[in-house]
Amino acid sequence: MGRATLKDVAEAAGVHPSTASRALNPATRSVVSAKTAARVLAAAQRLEYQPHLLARSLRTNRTMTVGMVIPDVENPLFGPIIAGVEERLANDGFSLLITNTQQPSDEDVEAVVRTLIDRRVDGLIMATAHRQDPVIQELVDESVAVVLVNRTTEGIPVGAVLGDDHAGIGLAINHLVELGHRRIGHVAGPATLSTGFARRQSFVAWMQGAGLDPTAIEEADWYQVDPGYRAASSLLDRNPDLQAIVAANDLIALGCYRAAAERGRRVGESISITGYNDVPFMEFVQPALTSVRIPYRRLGVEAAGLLLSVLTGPTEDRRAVSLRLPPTLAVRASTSAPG
Amino acid sequence: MGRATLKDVAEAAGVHPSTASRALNPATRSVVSAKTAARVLAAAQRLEYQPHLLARSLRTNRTMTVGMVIPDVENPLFGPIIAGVEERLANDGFSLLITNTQQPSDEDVEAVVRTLIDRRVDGLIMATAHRQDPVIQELVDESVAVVLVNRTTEGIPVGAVLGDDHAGIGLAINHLVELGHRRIGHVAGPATLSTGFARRQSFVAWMQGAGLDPTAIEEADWYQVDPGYRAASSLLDRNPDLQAIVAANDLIALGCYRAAAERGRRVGESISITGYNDVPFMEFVQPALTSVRIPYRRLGVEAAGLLLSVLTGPTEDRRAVSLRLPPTLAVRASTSAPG
DNA sequence: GGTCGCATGACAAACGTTTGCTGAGCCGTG
DNA sequence: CACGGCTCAGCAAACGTTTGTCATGCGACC
Repeated sequence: MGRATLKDVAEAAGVHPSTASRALNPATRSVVSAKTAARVLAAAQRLEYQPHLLARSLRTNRTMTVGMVIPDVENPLFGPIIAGVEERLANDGFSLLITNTQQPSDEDVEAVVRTLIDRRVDGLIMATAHRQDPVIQELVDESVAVVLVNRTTEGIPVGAVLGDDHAGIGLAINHLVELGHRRIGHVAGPATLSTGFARRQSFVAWMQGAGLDPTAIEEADWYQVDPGYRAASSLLDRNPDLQAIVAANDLIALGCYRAAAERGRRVGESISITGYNDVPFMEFVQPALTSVRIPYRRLGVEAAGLLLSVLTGPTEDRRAVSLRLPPTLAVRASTSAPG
Repeated sequence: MGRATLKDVAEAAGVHPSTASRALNPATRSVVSAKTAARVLAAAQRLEYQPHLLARSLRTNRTMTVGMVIPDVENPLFGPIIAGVEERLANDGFSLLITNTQQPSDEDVEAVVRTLIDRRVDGLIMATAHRQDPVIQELVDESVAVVLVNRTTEGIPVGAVLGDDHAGIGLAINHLVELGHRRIGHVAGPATLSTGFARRQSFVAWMQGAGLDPTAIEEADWYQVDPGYRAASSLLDRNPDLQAIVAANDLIALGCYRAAAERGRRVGESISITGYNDVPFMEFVQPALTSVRIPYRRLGVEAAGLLLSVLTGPTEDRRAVSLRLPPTLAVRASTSAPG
């Protein structure tokens, strides 16, 4: 293992450790003669020298590590995001410290953020944002480098990389309208999350834009099947003549399936349903779910890139840049022209 | 933030830094008088002292960090495992450094392992094991603390926490036999992975134990839908009278669905199919998939626990303990009594 | 009352880097 | 020939801890 130390290399090359350090660092190599540099490099190679990153970090105050906070690793959504972040970071020599928090309360998030900061991460990528989020406010106040991903928060100048919810809902509604639907409802996600809130607002906007009645809305209190089922049930009971439902995410859509089935509506035939996110396996559910697909991996890549630009870029160019990536629509069997 | 240093605390309490250090560390606190200890603790609290973990690690040679190597974060399998590992580690004050490797070759794994070791992780949890795995061999040779999870390797004394594949396949076969099936086939996973290999062996063993012909086997070269589809196709073509298929994992099972449908067999009616892993959404596919459920979260918890016991336990009690956790069977609509 | 021992806390070294400063040597120029 | 400047490399401090060793002072025992 990396047992050889810088001092060893220096001795082997017959120079002072500081000289070895400069020779090894490409940025400072020019200050050392080509001959000694070569000698040091050779020695380092021969001894299989690996710098002690902790010692370096202690000295330089940079750990080349970023922390990521995930609200729920088990949600398949985050796999691709993590993969994207990881890939982009690795590319710049950074590592990723991931922490999960089941059903995170603000205190939980606060706690894991503390452990990350204690570990001296250079920056933070947060996937846990709420529309009102004191933890993120605090981070920004303490001016730690932070970028949000997938969800955002309100009234705080902070970078974020998101899916374009407005465009996404537009895709779903336009698709349904083109199929000939007019009476379209919405099962919204939690209004405390930027995604739930934005998708709902966009639903209303697009419906009005199409000259349709946007009032058939019910909110699921969580992005899960059961809450989706309950919300869809009351939505359908209040609006029995609904031709289609735009669900705020795929799990909610599956809840809609059940509610529809219970009421004798055949999904994809006598009622159309769209999902959101297009998580894996949605092509295998019955009927296959038409869903708005978000480029999650790219979300991760861009979020990492944004953070890196803050970290390595010119100081205080920390404008709160936000990126919205365009979704696409995966059309499947759950949507069809109205009978 | 944690700007106060130990020296600051010491000064505030009117003692030497070393005394402050001992007072702050519960293990050494006894060596300091109760009065000074109290004074130091108060000062620390007042200054919001947070120890500099890097400095500590540099001195103590322990980072309280473990690294985890995942072959593919996007596979929903690993979510629960990661969550379990994280939970158990956090419980002991450890953090988790996760690295992903898309379709890992040995070199890729080697590379990410290097970055983890460079970051001085105290131990490693590997989910990437192959039956023949030079990387793991190397780690063991260099006596770094490592525990395998989900998959294992052969001929290397190393701890591992696995699902009990033999029991799992037994559950599937017994279920099918009890339903009345006799002509049962197997679509195996890659023989280079311990899971693929073990499940196949267990299939043969259980079939023979039940007095049935165990020769209808085809191997999918990867745990994915398409390879599963191809293998199932040729399996069904070679054995048109098969009544049931035991698939080596859920994705392969979905491939079997397609192959069966193409041949006019209705899954859950004229042919029964079982999956393995019971990843999310298998209850929503059509027909809902009967699948062997593995306690993945517990796999993670136990793996972390095993590693921790190696790390904090008595030195050189590093017997290569292996744990096999018992699966259960989620019976759904894809299996039924033969026509 | 003297010596021993123990409890307490200070001192300093060490972990492995990076980096500002200093100084030696050399070459060229006036 | 002297001096200025430039290139190169060494010295030492610093990052914030932990911990072995040592000095001090006190009480207790004989």
